[in-house]
Amino acid sequence: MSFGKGCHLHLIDGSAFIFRAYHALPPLTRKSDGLPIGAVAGFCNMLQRYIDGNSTGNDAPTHIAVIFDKGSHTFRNDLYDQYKANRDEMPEDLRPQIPLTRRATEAFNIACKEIEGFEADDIIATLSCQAREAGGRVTIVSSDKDLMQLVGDGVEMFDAMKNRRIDVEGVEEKFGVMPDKVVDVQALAGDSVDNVPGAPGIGIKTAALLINEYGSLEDLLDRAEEIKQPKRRETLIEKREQIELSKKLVQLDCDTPLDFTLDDLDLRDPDPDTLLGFLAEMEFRTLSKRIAETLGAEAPVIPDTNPAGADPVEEAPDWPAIDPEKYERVSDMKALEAWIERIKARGYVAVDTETTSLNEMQALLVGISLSVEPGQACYIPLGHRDGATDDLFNTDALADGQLPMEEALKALKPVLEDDAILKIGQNMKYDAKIFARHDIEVTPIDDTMLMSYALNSGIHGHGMDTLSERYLSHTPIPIKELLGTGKSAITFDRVPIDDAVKYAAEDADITLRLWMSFKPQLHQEKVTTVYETLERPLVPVLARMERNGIKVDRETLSHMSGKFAQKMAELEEAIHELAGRKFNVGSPKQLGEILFDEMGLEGGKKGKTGAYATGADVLEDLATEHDLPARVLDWRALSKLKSTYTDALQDHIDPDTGRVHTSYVQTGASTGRLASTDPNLQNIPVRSEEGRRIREAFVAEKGNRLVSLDYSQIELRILAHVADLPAMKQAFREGQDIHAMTASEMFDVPMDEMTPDIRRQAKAINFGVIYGISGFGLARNLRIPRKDAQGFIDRYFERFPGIKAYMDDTVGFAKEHGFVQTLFGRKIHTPEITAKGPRAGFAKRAAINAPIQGTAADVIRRAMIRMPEAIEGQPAKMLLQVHDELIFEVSEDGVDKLIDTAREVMEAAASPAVKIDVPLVVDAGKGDNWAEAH
DNA sequence: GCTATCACG
DNA sequence: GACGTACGTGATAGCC
Repeated sequence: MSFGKGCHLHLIDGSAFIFRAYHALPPLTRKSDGLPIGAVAGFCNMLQRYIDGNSTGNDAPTHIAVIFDKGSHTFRNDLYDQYKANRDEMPEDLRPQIPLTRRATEAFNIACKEIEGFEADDIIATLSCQAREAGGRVTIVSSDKDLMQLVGDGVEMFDAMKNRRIDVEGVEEKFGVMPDKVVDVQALAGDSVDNVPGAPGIGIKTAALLINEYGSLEDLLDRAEEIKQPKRRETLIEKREQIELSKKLVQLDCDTPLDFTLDDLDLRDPDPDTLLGFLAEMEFRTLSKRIAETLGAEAPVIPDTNPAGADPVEEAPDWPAIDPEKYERVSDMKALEAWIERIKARGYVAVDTETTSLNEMQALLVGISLSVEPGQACYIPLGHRDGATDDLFNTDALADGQLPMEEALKALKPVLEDDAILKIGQNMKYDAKIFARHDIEVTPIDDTMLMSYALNSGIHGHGMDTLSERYLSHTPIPIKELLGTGKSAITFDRVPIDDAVKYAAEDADITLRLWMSFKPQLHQEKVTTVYETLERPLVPVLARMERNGIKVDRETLSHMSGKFAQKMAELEEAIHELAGRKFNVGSPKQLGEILFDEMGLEGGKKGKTGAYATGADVLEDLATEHDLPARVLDWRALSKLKSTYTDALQDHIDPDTGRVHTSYVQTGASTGRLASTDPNLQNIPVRSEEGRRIREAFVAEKGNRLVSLDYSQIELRILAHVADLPAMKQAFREGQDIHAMTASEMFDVPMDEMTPDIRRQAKAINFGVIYGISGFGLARNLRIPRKDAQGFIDRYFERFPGIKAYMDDTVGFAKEHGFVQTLFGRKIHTPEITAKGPRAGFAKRAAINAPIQGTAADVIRRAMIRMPEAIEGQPAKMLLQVHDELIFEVSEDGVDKLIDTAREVMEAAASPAVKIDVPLVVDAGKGDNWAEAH
């Protein structure tokens, strides 16, 4: 087909595809000989998906090509020898895969183009220009900002990562100028990734401002004398040559000599033999099956060869496709016995439970799925109800064809409790709690969610859907398809059994595959110890704590709610009076309009959404002059306490136990901290007097006491250790007031002359350091001029020289490795560390904070894991964890002993794995309720 | 479903 | 004066 009007050329940036594929997949190898082929597999998958996803519709291609770079030396290197000089070497196992991706492209019968000495970007530019001149449209599949200069007049980009088209507006959003001026902005801003120098001190924002003002880079440079800001003016005059060179480097070449024409890029169907032949050669079983299906051809038979010499650990997964139609329904004892035999023979089994609720305390067991081999899974329906939910005849009868639950569980119990059989689950804590309610203690266990967390914390989430998409390239059946959403949603016991089999067994199948993929990776990534000592053993401990729950007194809460409501009503009336009219005090939007439009107060700032900011800091500033914002602050404080705590907490009291059972999310925080949900019991108020009284509602059973033990200054102690701060370590060893010591050191005030205000400032700085301090942040926190804050920080660095070194080293480590580590070896990945712009600052501070927060999290995890054995036999139960605090419920005559034991476990928790140069100190409290105990 | 706000360590 | 900024979370209410 001759290219012309009505044609649509898609140009895929091949290198971008390869790198994305490489980083998204585990290091797969070809089974027969160990050749690395992960990137090729991902590349083929992405290519196939792109073609499939775009075969119809307005944007369907008539012409398509994948464009690659060729040769490392281009005309840009002649212009500037440092161009792209700081690029990292290509990973060893990726290099041999590059030619294979060319072959893959050809096998798909897609034009595969590269020209020696030219970057893919230039070829793409040339083709785009030609296509545009011929009157056709172009879609460039890439997210590379260097290509944005090409957008316009029928040329658009498609960011496959974000699944988003980028048109002229998209470019303008990114660069602040029209596409034809993008090179001018880039020439000024430079690019550290490609090593384009640009104008020092000028970023995209300023560059766009200048170009928009002066029209073009050339005019700007010619009229640089007119610029008011002296520094900027000098830079532009002095660095003119460097800026002009930068423009040449970023300007794409539309005249690349091509040895082919647009007509050569026409869309062609693949030849089934060639394509399937290639896929068979690569030994892509799943992919060749899928493609064979779409081509209507027979899938090639791929021999399962693994000759001696090939490394068995590096095997490419040789798995059948995930096919929900093939799962088995277990309806009688004979079938169940057969599965039990298979499990015993195998030694491990993936298990998943289906229930009526996400709340494990209330959930009723509906069915169990099992898998022992990829592709082989079953579902045992146990509690499915007959028929759909019908307004008139809502039958509660059990559906036919199900084993009696008691009988099935009796048969499964020995397997689930067998020390010789590993039970594999995704979020096993949930299933373990369900089984625990049927008097089955599931052990030993492995958990794919926790493995993913140990391997990839900070990179992605760890839910089954995420993991399946990412590591198995498979989208599981969405639960919504079975249950529906919103008010009309049904519970799992109402799902037709045939549908349930597909969904439930698929989950077990996926879990098993993930386990097989993650298990060897733990070792390769050196996080086996983290998984084995900090993740896996915590599961039963948390399950126990959640089942214990804490007693909450409804009367206390309800009484407080009433009081709060009364005060809020009074405040509301006063606020309306002051405002001159009624409005919803709880609406930030309406409040902003009242304050800044109607009352005309100063300091109204609109955020990015166009609404006025009315946060506490803003209202506090206004409160010095006016009554209304002060009242609103009071109202908000009460509203928060009432809605989030005194009201909502009552709804969480379990009707059976009279207690509140939170859920801990072990993979919730990237640093290793736990998260508490439904309800969150880690943010019960304590800082304000009124709020603290809510803790009075958390009580001990009659004859018992609540005991709270918390680590004193654990993060600062860890900082003193990791940053090697002799003065601070000494102070901790001597049991000194650490903030006062810091203040004395910094402000040259003797300890006996310390004032609360100086100490307060030092305290803020100490915390700031843990958070990756910045002058801006400290200034805002202390409400002092930024310059003063910076002065404090400089002085702090001077007096505690280890700090600066720690911060720099940590950021350097993160940049080099892509992660930071706790003292116990937990990895926290920091993918954003290479980002440019404001995100770089975030990433740096997070990287500085993570080892400190994470080490503290590891320490308390170790204490919690050891606690059950340490307190065994004592009349005590561990109930809650609040990051550096553990709360127990203890029989009143066992309180002192429990405190002794628990303190000892907590203070010694780091050893013997890690020797911390500073003692860990634990404070204890006791009382009838949490307010007293804390 | 997103944003603003605010509770905790 | 490049950018926007303390780190890590979860729940609620308002609003589109």
